Parts: sequence; C-alpha cells; structure tokens
Amino acid sequence: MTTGTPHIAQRPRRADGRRNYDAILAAARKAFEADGSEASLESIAAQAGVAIGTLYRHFPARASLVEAATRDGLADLVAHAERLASSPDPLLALSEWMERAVRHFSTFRGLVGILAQSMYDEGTPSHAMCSAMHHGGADLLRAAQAAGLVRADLTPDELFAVLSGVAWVREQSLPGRDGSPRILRLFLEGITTRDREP
Amino acid sequence: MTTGTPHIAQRPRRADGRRNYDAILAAARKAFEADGSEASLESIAAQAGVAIGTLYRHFPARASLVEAATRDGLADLVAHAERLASSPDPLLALSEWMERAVRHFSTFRGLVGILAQSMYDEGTPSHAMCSAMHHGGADLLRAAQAAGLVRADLTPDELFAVLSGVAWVREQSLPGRDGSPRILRLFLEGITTRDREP
DNA sequence: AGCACATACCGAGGAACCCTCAGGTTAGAG
DNA sequence: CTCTAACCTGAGGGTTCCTCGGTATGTGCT
Repeated sequence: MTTGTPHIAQRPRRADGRRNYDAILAAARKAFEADGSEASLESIAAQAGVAIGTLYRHFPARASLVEAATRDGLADLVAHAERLASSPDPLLALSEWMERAVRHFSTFRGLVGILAQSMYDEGTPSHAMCSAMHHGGADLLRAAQAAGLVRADLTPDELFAVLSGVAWVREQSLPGRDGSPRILRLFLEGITTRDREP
Repeated sequence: MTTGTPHIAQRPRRADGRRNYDAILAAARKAFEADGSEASLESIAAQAGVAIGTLYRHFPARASLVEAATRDGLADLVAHAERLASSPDPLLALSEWMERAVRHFSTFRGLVGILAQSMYDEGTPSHAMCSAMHHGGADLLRAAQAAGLVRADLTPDELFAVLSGVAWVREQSLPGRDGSPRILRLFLEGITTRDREP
C-alpha cells in the first residue's frame, strides 16, 4: 500500500499562490478543530475564499492538508524531546513528554488515527515527522530505562501504541470528563520499576 | 444530544420482512468486517438483494444496523462476565474477560468508536448493551479489588477507557503486528497490587 | 515597458453515497 | 376471498469528493 512519493505540501512560488496557501491552511485549522479531520474540504475552500480546485492544487490529498496543518506542532514536540533528552530526571522527562504528546495527538478528532497510520506507512505525508517523533520518544524511553527507572522490556513501539491509545481516549471524551491524564499516569506508574519501599 | 427513542432494530412480523432483515444483517456483517463501520449502505442493500429503502425501513440509522450486527457478541460478553463473577481467581477472571472484551470491541474498524459513544450517550441504539457490559465489567473489577489483587482506586470508567483504548490500538494495527495483547498485559501488571516479594 | 510562459485559479461535472417519500405490492388474519 | 397493515421499490434532491480543460496573472527577462 506504499503509494509512490508522499506529497509534502510546500509553499508555492508566486505571491498569490502563497496567499491562498496560507488562507487555506488557516481555514483548515479552524475547520479541523471544529469538525475533526473529516471536515468538508469544499467548505474549507469556501472559507478561505478560494475555489475547490485551488485547494486541491496545493493539497492533493486530505492527508497532506492535515500534515501541513499539524507540522509545526509536531516539530515542536520533536524539539521538546531533544531538549529533555539530557534531563537529570529521565522519568519525569519521559512522563512530561508523553503528556505533551497525548495533548498534541488529540488536537482535533481523527488526527491520532492519521498519525498512527503514518507511523509505519511510508508514502504518507506525515510519515517523516512521525518517524522523527518516534526517535525522540525512543531516546527518552531509553534514558529512563538506562537509569533503571522504567522496566527494560518496554519497546518504543509499545510506548507509541499506548501514547496513541491514550490520545484516542482523550479525543473521544467529552470536554468536561477527560480521563486521559489519569490513564496515562496509571500506565506510567505501571511501567515504573519500584524498588524503593522495602 | 439525547435523540428521542433509540431505535433498537427488532425482527419484523411478516415472513418476507424477516427474510430481508436477516439478509441485510448478514450482508452488513460481511461489509463491516471488510470495510469497517463506514461501509456503504447502498452496497450492503445491493449485496442483500434489496432496495435501499428496505434497508432504511429496518435500520433507520447506521448505528442501529451496527447495533443489530454486534448485539449477540456483546450479549455473549455480558454472559461471560456473569459466569466469571464467582471465579475463585478474580484477577484471572478480570484479565481473561478484558482480553475477550478487547477482541470483541475490535471486531471491525470503527466499532470501538461507536461503542465508546454509546457508553455514556443514552439515546443510542447500543447504549443498553453497553450499559449491561459496564455493569458486568465493574463487578469483575470490584471482586478483584475486594480480594486485594487490584489497586483500589481504579474506577470502572477508567477500566473501560483503557479497554477501548487498547481495542482501538488493536483495530489500527496491521494483521500481523498486533501489539494490543502486550499492552493489555502491561496495564494489568501495572494495576496489580504486588505485595508478594519481600 | 512589454513579452512570454510557468504558475496559479476557476468551477462545471461525473461519481459515490446519503436519506426520504410517494406510490405500488403482498402476506396473512378474519 | 377480502382487506389492510406491513412491506418493498427506486427515483430524486442533497452533499461531498476529486478531476480537468480553459483561463488568468505574477514574474523574470529583454
């Protein structure tokens, strides 16, 4: 199912092109936030004051629009992981990063599904970013394991499965009743090696 | 968002009605399995050898078709919980039931999302079954907690959040690489009170 | 300034799917 | 056999997807 080259939307050359590209992206962010990743592309185009063909010119697939709309946030997440990599408390670093990741994964409904897809399917617009994130998270995990703070048999893939599962729970939950922080904490306590109490 | 009476599809009175109802249900099961809960209703009708209007007569909403298609499996799950309720090993009972629940929740793509919705939204076809399941699971949890085998501060709602999160992970995973059993086990180990080793 | 053309825009239109409803058909009770 | 409630049909209006041929325009070059 690897479809040729993944289209990573890039800023167009001409001034009017850039204007429209930005307008579409802004409209898309708003629409995704409101209606989830399945928001109508035609109404996004309308909202941006652009014909539908123009939207497709810049973003040939829905996934490439989602990718462009979430690229920055994902990049921040990767940067944050790098910053935390040398933390003196690797367990705190890991848990803090995971919280942040869960929050980003559930920016809007449907995102976490797209990211989970992209994680292992090259030929997907978001694959590059997901891969970078995978590395960042894996480093934090390894550090915590090296310090003997997290059970050694937990793999990065498992970490990401949990991460996206928790994000999905958060995405589903009603605004008031978000149980995901508790779930994540339960999991973290579960994987922590505790040889402190006698 | 509670929409009047949830339509629980019931077997029609006339013989031709029952025939078509069953044919539609069979076609729907196949289609959901293949294409997920968003499978085309028109092609389900066609597959069943029935006009689209007939499908809508029996199942006014997609959710009621999904409900009918999964009712038996869910009922089995509830019955299984009742059977396990008096198990001599409540922790084993709980973990066995959870495995089974995860497996059923991910019968086809999209199901777990519908069930998660139905869990707390009365006015949804599947709500009754979900509610029954909630009780069954809660009983198993309480039993394990009463025996001091599972941390006491875990609530049934949290249990179900985890359950559906894990099911979602399973639903996403490629056929070969299903990490959900491991995730579930990790969680179970995490919530188990261990005061056995010195 | 004027030209040329790559770049960008437009929106009609075919296809898929949703769901409704007015009118025709039929099973089955009496 | 009659009658009617139950059932079936499929055309059709609405939405969204995505493509593509035609048209417009920004921009570099002279």
